Amino acid sequence: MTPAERPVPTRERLIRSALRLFQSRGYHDVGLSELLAAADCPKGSLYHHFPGGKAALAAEVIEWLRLEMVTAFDTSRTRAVPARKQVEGLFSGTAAWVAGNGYAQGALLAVMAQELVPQDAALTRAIGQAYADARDAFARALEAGGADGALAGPVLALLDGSVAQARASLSTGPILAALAVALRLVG
Amino acid sequence: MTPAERPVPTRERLIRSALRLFQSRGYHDVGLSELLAAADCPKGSLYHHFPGGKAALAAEVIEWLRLEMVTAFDTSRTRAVPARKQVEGLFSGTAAWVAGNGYAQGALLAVMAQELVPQDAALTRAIGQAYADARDAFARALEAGGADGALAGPVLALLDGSVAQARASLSTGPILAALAVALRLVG
DNA sequence: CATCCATTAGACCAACTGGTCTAGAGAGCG
DNA sequence: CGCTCTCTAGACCAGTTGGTCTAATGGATG
Repeated sequence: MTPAERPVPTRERLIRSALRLFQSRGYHDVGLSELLAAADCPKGSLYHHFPGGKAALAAEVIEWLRLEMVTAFDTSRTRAVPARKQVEGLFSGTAAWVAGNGYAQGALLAVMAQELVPQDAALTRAIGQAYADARDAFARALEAGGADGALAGPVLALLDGSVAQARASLSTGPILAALAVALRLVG
Repeated sequence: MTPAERPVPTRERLIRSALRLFQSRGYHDVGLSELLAAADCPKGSLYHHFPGGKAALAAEVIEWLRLEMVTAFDTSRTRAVPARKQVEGLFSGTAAWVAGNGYAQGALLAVMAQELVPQDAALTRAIGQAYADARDAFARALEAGGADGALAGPVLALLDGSVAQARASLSTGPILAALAVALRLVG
């Protein structure tokens, strides 16, 4: 029963629910008790899988997200998706997601960067790496799609910034406005 | 002596130091004790000036910032500063500020939006209003400077997003890359 | 069956959180 | 002078925080 009901191992359950919670309210407002309740596991398990505690879990969450982003961009690249199509998918997908979660979840790296840099050196490094790898992967994908790779960083900044605006206004308007501008950029 | 040494009234001192602290690490990681120490005032004073406590202080901080942004954009508008010049000043000024504070302070509205929306209804409204007013003031300024006002929102998003990247990478590179792109947009 | 070890379970802790409340300091004025 | 009223001062509180530690559980292996 238990193995059937809970096929996802504890460690991964912790990472996944932590990702969702950190996307909702940032790092500091999410307490251990909440993290534990969301993953339905006791404190001992958390400290077994992540001896570094909450910060170590956050590092894994960032790494998880980094990999997800890089993988997604690499897929676009190998399939040589046209740049316009990539940008269109990225922004409208994000808009749908943000509206779908009731503006309760947003740009993880952006929040965590502003909460933790430069106080927490390890997480600062992790966030910086995630941003850099995502940008590079996106740049290669854009180039494969016929656009200037140098746009990758700014386009991702445009996305993150518009997500913040969207949450504040409880509307996807800012993300769609950003999409229009991003499309002009990639030509 | 005291009046000479401390010409800034308590209420304003609280707002100013809270602004700095919230810009550094967001809302939740800044405790009352820290806020009090930074403003050098006892708990009683905080609750005298802001009966609503920490959240009420944060609302005033947002209002303070809103007014500052609107005023700055209105000044650009009445002086009919060319749009390119406005964008140039906005981004390079921000880059200098972020580097100057050692990447310890950043985009307040962006962090607070992602920490507090939609849980805290009052602050959600305050943040949304600040974003909207700043965008509108900037739009009018851009138009007065010969550019499309519809760019205001996306350009501000580009700025916020690039600040997060800059902090994460401990470099102003992302802001300068965003500037180049923003200049292409305003033509 | 016995052993072992990865994992789970949660009691426990000091430190701190935001918030309340009473007391008093001190400026301004009659 | 004495009164008043704004503001300062900080003790105090219940609740929570992240973290540590010991004990037990249970599946795999000999």
